[in-house]
This record gives sequence, C-alpha cells and structure tokens, in this order.
Amino acid sequence: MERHKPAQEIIDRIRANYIFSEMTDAELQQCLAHLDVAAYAPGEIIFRQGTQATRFYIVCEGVVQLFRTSPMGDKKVIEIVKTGNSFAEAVFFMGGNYPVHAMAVDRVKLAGIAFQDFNGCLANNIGLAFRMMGGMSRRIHGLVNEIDRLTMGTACQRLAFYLLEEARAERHGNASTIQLDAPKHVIASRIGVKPETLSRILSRLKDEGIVEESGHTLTVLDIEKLGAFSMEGYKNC
Amino acid sequence: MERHKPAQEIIDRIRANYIFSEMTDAELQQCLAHLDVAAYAPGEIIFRQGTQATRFYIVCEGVVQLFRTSPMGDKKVIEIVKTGNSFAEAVFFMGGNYPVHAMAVDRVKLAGIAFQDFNGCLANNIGLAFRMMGGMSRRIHGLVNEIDRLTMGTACQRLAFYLLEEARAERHGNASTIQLDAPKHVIASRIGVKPETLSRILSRLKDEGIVEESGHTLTVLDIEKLGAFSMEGYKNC
DNA sequence: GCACATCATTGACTTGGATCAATGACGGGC
DNA sequence: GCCCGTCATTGATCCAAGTCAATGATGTGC
Repeated sequence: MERHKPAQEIIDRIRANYIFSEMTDAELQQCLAHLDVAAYAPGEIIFRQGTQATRFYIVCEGVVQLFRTSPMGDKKVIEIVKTGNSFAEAVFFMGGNYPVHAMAVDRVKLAGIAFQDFNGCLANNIGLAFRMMGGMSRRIHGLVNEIDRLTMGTACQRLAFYLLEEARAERHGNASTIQLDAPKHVIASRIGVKPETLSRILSRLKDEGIVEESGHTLTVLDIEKLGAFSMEGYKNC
Repeated sequence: MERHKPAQEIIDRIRANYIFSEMTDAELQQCLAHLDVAAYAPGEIIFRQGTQATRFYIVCEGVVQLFRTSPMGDKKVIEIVKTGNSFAEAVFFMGGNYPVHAMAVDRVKLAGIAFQDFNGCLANNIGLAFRMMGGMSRRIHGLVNEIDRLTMGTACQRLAFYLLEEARAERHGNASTIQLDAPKHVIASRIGVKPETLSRILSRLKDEGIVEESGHTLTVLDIEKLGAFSMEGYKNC
C-alpha cells in the first residue's frame, strides 16, 4: 500500500459520488481534513471483517471486492465495487464494526474518508443531512428507473409503453395523435434499441394497423391493442 | 378521487418502502398522523407542476406518471412510478414546489404523507436521519449491484468473473482449485443463465484449456486468461 | 442389486436484436 | 438551383441464449 497526495482528479471523483454531490465546498473541505489516498496491490486487504470501522472509501481506480467469511471459513462475496462508487459508508450511518472484508481485486486507488471528519461535518447540520437525503432519494429513483428500462420486456413492449405515455396527452376515443419531438434515433436510444430496430418495429405496428405516420406526426389508431402489447412487459408488478 | 381508511395492507406497503424501513413504530406513527389514502381514476391528476408541495406519496396500487410541461406546452415524461415505490419525497428534502405533474396511469391507490408530520418526526432527530441515510445507502448499493448483474456482458464473462471470485481463495501460481459447493443449476441461476447454457460455456472453457473438471472439483489452469475474458465485461468503467 | 429421481450434457431449432451495408428522403447553406 | 450532411428505411447476415427434447450420469433408498 502506497500513500499519495490528493490530486484534483481525486477530488473530482469524490465530488461525483452521491454522498458528496450535495455538499458546499466548505462542507467538503471539512470532510476531507484527514483524507487518506492510497494504492493497493491485487489481493491486498483493505480492512477486515469485525475490526473497528474508522473510514469509508471511494474507489478512484480499480475494483474492490467485499466478502464475508463464516466461522467455518467459507467465503461469500457480498458485493463488487467499481470505480466511482463508495463502500462502507453505510457502516458510518448505522454504526458498528466493519461487517465484511474488503480486498483489492486488481490494482486499486482509494480515497478514505475519516468517520470523525464526516461526523463533524454532518452531526450538527440537519440542513446538510436533508440535502444529502434528497440527493440519495433522487439517486434511488434514477437507479430504479434504469432497472425498469433494462428489464422491461422486449423492444416492442418498450416502444408500446413509450407511445402510450405520449399518447395519453391528447386522445379521442380509442385513437390519439402524437407529435414526435425528437429525431427517431433519439427515441430509439430512449427506449434502448438501435435506430434500425425501432424502424422495423414501427413498420410492424403500421402493418398491423395499430399506428399511422405522416411527417412528424404519429397517429395511434388502436390504443387498446397497443396497451395489450405493452402490458405484457409489466407482468412482474 | 375517493378517500379510504388506512388498512393494515396500506401500512405494510409504507413500511416496506425505503423511507420508512428504518423507523421505529413510534416514529412511523408520528409520520402517519395525517396520512391520506385515496384512489384515483386513470388520467386523474394527483398534483400539478409548480403548485405548493405538501405531501409525498407511496404507490399502494397501480402506476403513476410524472411529467413536465414546458411553457410551449410540450410534455416530457420524467418517470414512471410503480406499486411499492414513492414519489415527491425528494421535494420534501430539497424544498420548493412540485417540479412535475403527477398523473394516475391506471386505477391507482396512494398513501399521501404530510410534509408537516414527516418534518416533525425528522427535524430534531438526527439519529433517525442517520439511520435513514444508512438505509438509503444500502438500497443504493443493492440497486447498483442489480444493474451490474443485468448489464455485465455476456454469460461467458459473467461465468469467468464468478470463477475468479471463487478461485481467489486458494490459488497457486497461475492456477487454482475450486470446490463446487452447489449443484450446477444453482450456479447457473446465480450468474443468470440456464443450466444448458452454463454447461456449454464450461465445455468451451475446457476445450480452450482454461479449466479442468473432475467430480465436484474444478481446476482453473490459466487464471490470467480467465481474467482477460471477464474484464471485457468491465469495459464500461 | 434394482428402480427412480435428480442432475448434467448434447444436439437441433427458434428468436430477438445487433451489425453491416446500401439506398432513399429531406433540408439548409450559399 | 445544387450539393452535402443528417436522418430513415430496408435487406442480408450473424450471434448469444433460450427452448425442446433425448440421452447419459450419478446417486440413494430399500
């Protein structure tokens, strides 16, 4: 393990993490008073399960593995932490010793933030606590959204769902018109497919008489049927 | 919109949400003093962008859409909130008016928590704030992990990565032996593929001389090469 | 030992979507 | 007007995995 001076690049990494993103510069400074930047070799242990927790970490480079060992010695990997993410901060909030071992998987550079500094910054600053919770809350929403996007059925279902969202604005009976605000390749990436694929799906929907298109206006002819399509993607609710 | 008495089922939903999961019963009671349970019809507006924020919500049934309208009247969907999740709680933490419209997509049942109650519970209770941050922090880790699992490259890369985790325990030089603790179909589901697929990948690795298998013992012959495989799944760092 | 159930392997086939490549339709600057 | 760049469509092909189905290995109990 070698120690380093905190470079600007390190500070940027820290700022980018959700824990610090809502802090003022002054608050950040206070938290980093005893900042510890160090590099670890592959396989090197960062901290051991059961030892007293004094810092949490942000991974500036490399990959870290968190794992537990049972009394019988078998090992269970709990989490893999990659560049940009933090670990052991929950230990700060909840108290107690480190509940896992942390080990460098490859060559790793870590920023270690002292609990003491962090606590000094946060303990009498309920305003900051609220801001941080706001930030975390948004982060959670963003992540949940992303998971939805990744797991929601086929490309066709995702498109159907997307169109229904848009269609809801102005519908008349079982039909609705949609103004396509963005170029198609943007819409494609929004639903997570390649433009070619979007094009194909759309022409399939046209063939089936579910939508019609002229210029930048898209007409949904049968909202019912479109809904049936998309809802198959929501079986897991 | 129709109002309801909070049933036990509603309370359970609320408890299950990350915002309330770390609270004691007493704290929860305090937050729910002015709990408002209501059902909305499809298309009904729950609150409007720019209006004063007084409550945040947990979706007990159905799907809610959050969207913004620009001055020119075009609509942009920000988020889809499904059963069990909350919305507008970030507004509480960060302050300000509702930054979006909220609309029921289908028939929706909501639990509305008054900012006033929530603030009363949290403002002078830094201990609770810390517990909540701990809970959120864990939630974030869980979600990040899940996204990793969903996006980490091909089945082959995932297997390679899984084996490397196991192999690290006892390695000698560039080789290592692994005791297969679980039947293969369990391992398969752990890395998110069908047993057949696992079998095929494994025999490919055997063909390439990277691993060897006898009984329930798996020998990795070339950790280097296996690592090269798996790291391709980490290009997006 | 035999019978039965679980586990594992292997092959043939299907499918959703990405990729590559060619061509057509606008639209805007000058 | 013409030319060029972005956008869109379409076809051909490829690929990773899932599915279905058949067959081989392992037990484990009795």
